[in-house]
Amino acid sequence: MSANSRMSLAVHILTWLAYDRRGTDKEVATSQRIATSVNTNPVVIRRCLGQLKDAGLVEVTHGRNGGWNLARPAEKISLLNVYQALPEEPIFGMHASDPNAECYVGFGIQHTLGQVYQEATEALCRSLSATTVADVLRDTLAFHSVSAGAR
Amino acid sequence: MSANSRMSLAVHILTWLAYDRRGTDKEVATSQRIATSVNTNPVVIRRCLGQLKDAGLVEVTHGRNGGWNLARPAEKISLLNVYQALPEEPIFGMHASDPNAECYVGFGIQHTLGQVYQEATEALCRSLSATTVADVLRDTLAFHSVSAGAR
DNA sequence: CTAAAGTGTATCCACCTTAGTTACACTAAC
DNA sequence: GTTAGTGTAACTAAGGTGGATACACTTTAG
Repeated sequence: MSANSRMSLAVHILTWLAYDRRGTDKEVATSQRIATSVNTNPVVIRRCLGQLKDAGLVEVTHGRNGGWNLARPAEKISLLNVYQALPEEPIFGMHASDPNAECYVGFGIQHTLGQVYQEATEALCRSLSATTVADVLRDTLAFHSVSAGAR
Repeated sequence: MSANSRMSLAVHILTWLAYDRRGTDKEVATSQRIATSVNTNPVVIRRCLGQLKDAGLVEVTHGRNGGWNLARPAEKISLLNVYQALPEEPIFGMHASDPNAECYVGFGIQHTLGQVYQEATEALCRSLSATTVADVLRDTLAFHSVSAGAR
């Protein structure tokens, strides 16, 4: 149960939606159906989808025949969008207990670390922004073909 | 108690060592003294120092008057070295439960995600490699002066 | 109008990780 | 041989996580 699996969950859901919504007269995309692909509980899916909805990445319709859809084409949803849609959780956390402010190092180090961490996080974000949900879907389906061919 | 505060702890320790070891006829750098700056328990410090020692970033002497020292100048210890010295913990975890392999998306997505995550992590590492412990020490002490001056 | 099929959310549980702590064997200098 | 350190095992308390159940709310189908 690794800490930050939420990113994987969110990307999986969006990729699944992109795959499932390609046709028109399809079954409705419910949290139950998504849960089957992800192999988890529908509530877990809804919790995640709620965050993606707040970020404007997906849309929901309520009531009977209600369900989910991408708010815009998969080509226009980058993994950076997904990352930012999730509740902020710093890559590097600060000290569990605040350092001793009487110490020359302890006094200023959190400020310095904050700057370093911000730069590193920005580099990571730039990398994430280069990939879209459409890319993930394409590569995932391609991997499927390769594996099938290898058998 | 944020997840990955180990990086902050390790950098703090190395920075403290760099600061403390500048003179020659100083007091010995014990885990107890470091713990006072970090404001935690000496065992926590020793656990971390043990990993830094395994990575060749610090040296230890045992017995009476034993203690710690940087294994090489602070200018030659990058934050990437520190990051890699810590037990590997991926930035992004995979799904808590394996996806449904029967699903076209579920089958290949972990492979795709793995590639994306690796690229992003490499970008982060490149950023970390640009800063050294000596840089952190300099900026931290500078912050101290600025704050003092502002009072 | 009512039943059905969805979402939204609160609550609980089991599990895991973590920092912190105590205790103690081991090591080397004085 | 005493003293002052490290190395490490074991335990505790706290917090976060995914998962599960339950139920109120919403909308469509009939």
